[in-house]
Amino acid sequence: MEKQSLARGLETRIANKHKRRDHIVACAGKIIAEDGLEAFTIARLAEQADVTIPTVHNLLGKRADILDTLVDETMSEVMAAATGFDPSDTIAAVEDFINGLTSLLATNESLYRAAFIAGEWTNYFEHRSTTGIVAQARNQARLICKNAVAQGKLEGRIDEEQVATRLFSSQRLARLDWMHGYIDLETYRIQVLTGMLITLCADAAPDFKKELLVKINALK
Amino acid sequence: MEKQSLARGLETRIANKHKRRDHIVACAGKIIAEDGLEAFTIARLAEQADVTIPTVHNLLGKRADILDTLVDETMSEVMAAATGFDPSDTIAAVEDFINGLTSLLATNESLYRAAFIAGEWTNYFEHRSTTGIVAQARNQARLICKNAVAQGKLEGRIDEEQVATRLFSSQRLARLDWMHGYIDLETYRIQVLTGMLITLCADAAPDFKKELLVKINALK
DNA sequence: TGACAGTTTTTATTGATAATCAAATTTGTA
DNA sequence: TACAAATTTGATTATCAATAAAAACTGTCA
Repeated sequence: MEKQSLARGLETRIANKHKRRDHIVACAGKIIAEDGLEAFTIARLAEQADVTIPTVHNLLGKRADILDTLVDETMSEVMAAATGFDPSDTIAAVEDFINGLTSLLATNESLYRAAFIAGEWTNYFEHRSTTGIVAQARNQARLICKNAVAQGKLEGRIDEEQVATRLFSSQRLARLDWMHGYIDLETYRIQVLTGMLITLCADAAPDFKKELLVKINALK
Repeated sequence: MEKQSLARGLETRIANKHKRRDHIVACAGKIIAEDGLEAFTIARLAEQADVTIPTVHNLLGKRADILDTLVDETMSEVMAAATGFDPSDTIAAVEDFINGLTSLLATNESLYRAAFIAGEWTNYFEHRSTTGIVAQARNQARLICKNAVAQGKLEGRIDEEQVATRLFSSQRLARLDWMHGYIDLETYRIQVLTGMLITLCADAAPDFKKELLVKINALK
């Protein structure tokens, strides 16, 4: 179907518009990463992106919308990076999960930190939500538990759902510490791993527990 | 020793000043508790406290200082409420800790929520990480672990410090969820308790583990 | 290439907000 | 009641988000 160019040059315009928009979003991430959410003012963003304040609003809406955009875009990447492991090998699954995640974060640590900070601010991670990154992470934790129970690695003396929740929590808490700058990315990785492995210990069958303990004590 | 009233009426003035100051701080807590941190503007605070804006600043400094004051005062209460348990009876210690805490929070839930929200905002829990409430909570967790190891309740196959960290974390994460309004106070209590007991399970000797499992499964 | 239709940017402005200063007021005492 | 000092306040400044309407620009087609 040939474009009749009803609206002359509309397609090119839209493409350009997206480019400018993306540039501004990238600048937003840069500012927050460098100087925190407090420093993220529309005036500063406009200056950094080399446009005027109304342009920022025209392309991206209000301040909160800009943060939403930044968070949304970044979190889809994060979500993609934290999938694809094989849940049947429990320990490997946990390791692959956190390694995949930290590898991505390492590619642009300050941008991802910025996005997480903004996400906390906009309540993006409100954990009751049934879609998005939180639900995905929870489901992954559940899947790992279910597999482990089925294989007799976990004894099932503690409710599977409870164990999954703690698994999920390990990741969440360490991420907050990294986000706040209390710990670096490698420490984050170790803490998540340690937290998850210790959680699994709580309900592990003897043989599996031995395996876990070896891993845990190797991490120190 | 008689006051010579070198500065005429100074003592009375200072006492009154404190009263007015306290009144304004109380109003600040009320506003945040009722309508959140966003609603907490100096203008609104001045109106609520029935003084003018400069008076607020004169008595309490800038906006951030007011939040600091509110958080400081509230956290000393919280700190006091979360002490005084006997660390030698591990399960009872954990229960007493969280029960003491939630009892206090229940007396004025929205005020305490406000203070925690403000505390997160001002980074209170980062700045006081080596003194104050965070350090206290960590030390209490350590103490409980140390006692449990000494009594053979924990086997010591996992580093004591690691277990203490997870114990502390359980409390922290659930508190964030309560603070955000995702869960109510009773759920918070249950989650902290569950989290701590599961953590202990990870390194528990068989007999102690049985005890823990009974408690955990009774909590659902 | 030049005109133009529609989009985009910008100048100018509004309304909130935090914060401060100097002047006026109030306070507690003798 | 008068006074000295502390306190409060009216007036003002600066910063920030957000918007409307005018000006400038962009990409296409004749």
